[in-house]
Amino acid sequence: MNIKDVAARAGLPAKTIRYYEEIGLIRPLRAANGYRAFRESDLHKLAFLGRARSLGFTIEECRALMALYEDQSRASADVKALAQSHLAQIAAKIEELKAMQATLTDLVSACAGDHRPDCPILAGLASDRSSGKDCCA
Amino acid sequence: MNIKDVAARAGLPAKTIRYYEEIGLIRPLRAANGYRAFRESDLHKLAFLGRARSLGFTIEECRALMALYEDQSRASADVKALAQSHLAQIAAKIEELKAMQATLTDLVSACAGDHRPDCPILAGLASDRSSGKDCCA
DNA sequence: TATGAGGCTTCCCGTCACGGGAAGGTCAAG
DNA sequence: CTTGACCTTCCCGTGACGGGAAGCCTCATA
Repeated sequence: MNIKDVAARAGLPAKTIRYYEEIGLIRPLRAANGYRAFRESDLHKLAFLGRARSLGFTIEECRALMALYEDQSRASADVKALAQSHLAQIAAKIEELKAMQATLTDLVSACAGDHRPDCPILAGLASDRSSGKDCCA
Repeated sequence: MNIKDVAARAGLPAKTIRYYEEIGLIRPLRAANGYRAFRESDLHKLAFLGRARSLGFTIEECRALMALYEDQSRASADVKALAQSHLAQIAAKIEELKAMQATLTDLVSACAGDHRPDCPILAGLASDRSSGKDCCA
């Protein structure tokens, strides 16, 4: 299988696949002409990586997940710990965004949004009322 | 005022302040010895920028906000539009994260997390059941 | 006056996960 | 034989800075 086929089947751009090889996440064979020759197992790994990435795991977390996946003697507790740590980060990010959302929604709702220059949004940004750095970790 | 003082007062790292000058967000004066000489107005702008950044506005959005802030003939509608567009992006990001959170929570709750190698999390990542790229925009 | 500690400056590389695009080799069809 | 679609490597760019080196400047103290 050449790269375009795996790309289509794994749902990943060819560039991404080359990058994953470069950083050692996959090790496809090489044909005589220098083309990458992907096995089914490579495709499988790429699909695994694509799904892990789409769940927000970083590349290094994906590397750890792959290692666990290939380690027949792994403990599921290790996987669960990794996933839970990632879940905590997702939750933290959501909270951060919600705080921004709340502050900004307040400012926006106070703004007439007409042709006049008076704007509570700019005033809020300029004078630090209930906005600003205390809202975010 | 030297850079360390503004940094402390604006709540921004000195590196960030130099960066903001480099990209033209602020234009502090220079003393005879080459040091940056910040006015109160520079400090004010930096505080404005810090608050806008903490609300998740990108640098370019901050640049636009600053321009509006300094434009006495602005229409508040322009500011409101910018803020609302940003709010929409925040909301989208939150939804994306929530989708990840839901999928991953399912997988985690299905995992025993003991010393055995059986792990629904890895199985889910490997076989695309209710996870994967269809969950996210 | 020397010296040492702490400012300040510029400059350059590293981050993270790729994307864009150039220059050039390869393959299958007409 | 040519054309066009592949494939390869290589290098630069992203966003918003952080780290650290090399080299001035300044002030206080011995």
